[in-house]
Amino acid sequence: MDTKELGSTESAILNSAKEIFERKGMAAARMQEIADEAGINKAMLHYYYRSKQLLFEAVFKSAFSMLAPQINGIINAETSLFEKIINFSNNYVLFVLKHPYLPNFIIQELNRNPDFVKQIVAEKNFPNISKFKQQVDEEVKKGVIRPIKAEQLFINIMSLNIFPFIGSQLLKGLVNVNDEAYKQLMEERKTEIADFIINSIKLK
Amino acid sequence: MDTKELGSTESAILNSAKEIFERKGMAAARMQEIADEAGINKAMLHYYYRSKQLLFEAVFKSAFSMLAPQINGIINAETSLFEKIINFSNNYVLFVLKHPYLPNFIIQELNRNPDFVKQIVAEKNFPNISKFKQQVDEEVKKGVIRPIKAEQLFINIMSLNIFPFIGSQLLKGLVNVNDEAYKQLMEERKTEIADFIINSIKLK
DNA sequence: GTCTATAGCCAGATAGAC
DNA sequence: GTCTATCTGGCTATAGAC
Repeated sequence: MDTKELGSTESAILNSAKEIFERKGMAAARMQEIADEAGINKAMLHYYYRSKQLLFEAVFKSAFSMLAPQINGIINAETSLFEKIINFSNNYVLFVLKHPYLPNFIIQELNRNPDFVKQIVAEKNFPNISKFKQQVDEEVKKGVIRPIKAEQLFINIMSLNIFPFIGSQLLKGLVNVNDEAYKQLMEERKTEIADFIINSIKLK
Repeated sequence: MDTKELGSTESAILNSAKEIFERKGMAAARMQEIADEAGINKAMLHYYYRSKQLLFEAVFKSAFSMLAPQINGIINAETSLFEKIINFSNNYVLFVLKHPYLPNFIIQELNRNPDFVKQIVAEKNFPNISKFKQQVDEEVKKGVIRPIKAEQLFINIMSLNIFPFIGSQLLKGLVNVNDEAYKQLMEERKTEIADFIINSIKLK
């Protein structure tokens, strides 16, 4: 856990804050609800984090630090391109089952505050696709995959993995399935996504 | 325009409300800001729409009624499967350039209030993929495309089209490009997406 | 460190003049 | 229909006892 250095009250606050902020977003989250969830008094939130804004920032950084390794996994691993695609698609589904609201939270708050991106990009451990790009370009040159821009392939991989969770309510309505059937579709995607991508780019 | 039956004040309110709600979401939107944007007094918002909640619902329904035809276009057109994919991917980019915040707004508010979905699915004109599904199944049987579940293909199409706009801030950071270069990537996707999908499913 | 009580502000909603 | 002024409630934040 990334909260292991904090006292029990402080980590209870951070955990509750994560839950509420990720589910409701900064604007709709209530300090009172976070306090209730943590089973402590509202004043304690201010004692440890001074303000809602600072608590939010702590939560955001913590959330981003959980997502970043997932993305770095695909980009910087010492594996073949196809293996990266297979592993990422397989692992991402498992990750989201554990943290269902996390990716949406990050995307929302980045959209609401684009300047955030610049701060975060500058930080250590921010994922960078340059290595992935190099690998894609090589595979194209070798004739293993058809010509495609690494940026577009990367965007496709992210889209196919992330969107089905973020847009789950919309997609459930459109595909007209209940929660259980939708969950089953997501389960299938652990392999479906990689198949779909590799079928598209692999030269026979 | 879907506001053509409204008086000029009422339509000014609805247009401003759309802009503010879509950009900030229900929780962060301010009635005062909507009034300012419309160039009228805050009291008028309540005169015409009674409450923030009712104004929000009017905006949401209006927004959804703009998105639904875009989706119906791919599903119910009398064209071949490949043509549907090509047209949708091409048109969707143009649609989002006109309404940049709309898809994200709909997805967010559906997530915050899942019961909304049930109400909306029940309404007239709610897109339904049964025809698309039938078409996919036929093409699989005829050997035009490889075996794939229509639901998964549909989710893939939606993901590849919608996510790059919703996740634009995150993707800009990860791909490490500025606004101008990212816009260029989106421009390329008008054809890139359909190529990517058709390459994946078409049997040679 | 943890609580209760409350200050202070801000936003949604309404009253009432015109 | 449109405005100004104001009420009311809720939320962040702090003061102060323990």
